[in-house]
Parts: sequence; structure tokens; C-alpha cells
Amino acid sequence: MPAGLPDRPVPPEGPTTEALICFNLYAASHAFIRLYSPHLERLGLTYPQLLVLLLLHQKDGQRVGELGAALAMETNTLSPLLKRLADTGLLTRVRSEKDARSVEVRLTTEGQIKAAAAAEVPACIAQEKGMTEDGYRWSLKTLQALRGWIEEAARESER
Amino acid sequence: MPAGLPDRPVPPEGPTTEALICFNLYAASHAFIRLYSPHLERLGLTYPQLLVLLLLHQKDGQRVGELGAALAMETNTLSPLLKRLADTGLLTRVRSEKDARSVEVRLTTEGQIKAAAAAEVPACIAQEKGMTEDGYRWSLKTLQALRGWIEEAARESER
DNA sequence: TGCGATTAGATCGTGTGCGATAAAATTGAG
DNA sequence: CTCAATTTTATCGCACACGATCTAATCGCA
Repeated sequence: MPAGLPDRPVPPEGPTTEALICFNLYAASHAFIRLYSPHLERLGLTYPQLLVLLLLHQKDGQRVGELGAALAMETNTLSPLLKRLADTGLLTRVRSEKDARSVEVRLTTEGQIKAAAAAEVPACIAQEKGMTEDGYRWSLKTLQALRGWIEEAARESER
Repeated sequence: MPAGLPDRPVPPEGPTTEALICFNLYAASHAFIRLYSPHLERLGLTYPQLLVLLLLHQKDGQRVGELGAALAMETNTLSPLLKRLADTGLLTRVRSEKDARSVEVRLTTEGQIKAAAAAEVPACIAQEKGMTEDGYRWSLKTLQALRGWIEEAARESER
């Protein structure tokens, strides 16, 4: 399990972008989402919308804050996203009776169907592209360690 | 060096987002860029703009296509980005004399100063956050393998 | 019990990132 | 030499992602 900050400078003329962990994450993230795009197009969803449906498929009726925490997104990004999904009839947003500051998000019937189809997408990509268990586990482990490190670094900045 | 598709499905109710390599890349990428944001704000740059300046700092006078290849960006993203940087006086865009389809991108004097400052940002983050050589190398290795796999998967889709 | 502090979600403006499309220039087969 | 195919860059519209800011509701200390 690696530890430490990964964006390490190299030559005196400054780092090449390829040597930056941040850039490699950035490029890998966009490229991976592009692998999803045939499925996203088929479902009429964007990647962040697919993520929301996956979360609600797992556990319907979550609050906006819970979804935001799970996706590491602030509400300035999430609220408009949920509004668009509500506008297309896939989910509803209702103020909580227990705490009127909170909004509960639930899938509609159409949303449940779409969420079930969305839940199959990662498996479709797994099947189409071929995968090994080791590659999956190795990458996931490293990314989770990296995310842990980034969170730790962010917490240190707040002191 | 891991191989294989990393987004592997898990339980029958569909994958959790945390189990998806794609989501972990996505979340890590945004979180890492947020670590950069104090420096980005100080420079008056966005992250993609910083990347462009890093590339031109390394080698001025590149064509748009070269920059796009290095950043894994299409010209529909890159052209507006370069236009904005040109509008703020950091670079110029000139049609190549050798091939009028191509545009050469060069830093202005102000751009060179800003690019030199930009080149110091990754080192600043390295110093502020503490880093280990092993953590850096491990993460970079895994991300580069992942990017290689994604590119291979993308090529297969085009056949 | 009052009210300042805090929490939760929302809106606005700007810069990407991508699907779609277009214009201009170059290449090379016929 | 012609012209279809290809290449390069650009524009448009939409969905984020984030900094900034706002409104409404709840909490808990005095």
C-alpha cells in the first residue's frame, strides 16, 4: 500500500505532464468514461447521472447529502444534476418531514427500470473488454490508497 | 504490472460505486485537482490551462494537435481553451507556414513567466504535503498501466 | 426562550469535456 | 491534373465541476 504525495517533480525545466499523478488520474478518468459512452448513449445518461442511479439502485430514498458524500460532490454540482434527472422523470425529490432542510431522492418506476439497466453497464464493459481479477484488485487497491492519501492531504490543508 | 479490465461487477444488486475503477479514477482526479486549487487560484489558471503551460514550458511552439495528443484532448476542447489563454495574453496562435491547416502555439513573455511559475506548482504540492518516492512510483506505475489498458480497450472497440 | 452558529440545499457564472458539425488545406490514387 | 479522401482546427450546444453566494431550517449555548 503506497503512501506519500505522488506528484513528484523531475527535471529542472519542470515536470512533464506524464510524470504527474494528477495528470495521469485526469487523463485515465476521462478515457475510462469514454469507454462507457456507447452504453451511456444507449441509456440516455451521462456518467454522473449513471452514478446517481447506481447509488439509488443500491439504496433508494437517500438524502442529497448522502449522495453527495458517496460521490464526493458538493451540492452546487449535485442539485442541478438531480433536477435534470427529476425533469426527465427518473426520480423525485421531496423535502424530508423529519428535517425540512433535507431532500429525499427516490427513483420513479421508470427510474428503477433505468437504474437496473445502469447497474448492468459495468458488467457489460467487463465482459466486452476482458478482465483479470488481479488487474482489477491491483488497480482498485492503488486508487483507494491514493484517494485516502489525497483526503489526508486535504484535511491537513484545512488546519 | 496489472492487466485486464478493472471495472468488475460484484453483488447481484449491481456494483457499488466504490467498487468501480472508473468511479475511483473520477473521484481521485477531482479530489487531486482540488488540492491544486490554492496554487491555481494564485496563478489565475484552471487545471487544464496549467497543463498547457507546462507543455509549452517544456517545448514552446507546439502545434495544437501535438498539445492535444499530449493531453489526450480533442480539438473541440483544446481550441476554446487556447483561445481563452490567448485572450488573456499568455500565448499566441499562428497558422503554420508549412501547413496552413496547423496552428502553432507559442508563449508570450508574460506566458513564459506564468509557465515558469506553473512548473513549480507540482513541486510546491510535493513539499507541502510530504511525499515518498515509493508512493509516487507505485501510483504512477499503476496509473500508466491502467491508461495503457484503457487505450487498448478503446482500440478494440474501433475494429 | 432567544438568537447566533451551523447545516442542507439551491442558484449563478465560468471553464471545461464531449457529441455533432463545419470550413479549409493537404494528400495521393486514378 | 483532378478530385475524393483525409487531416487539422474550429464552432455550437449541453452537462458537469467549482467558486461564490443565497435562503431556509435546525441546533444548542447563554
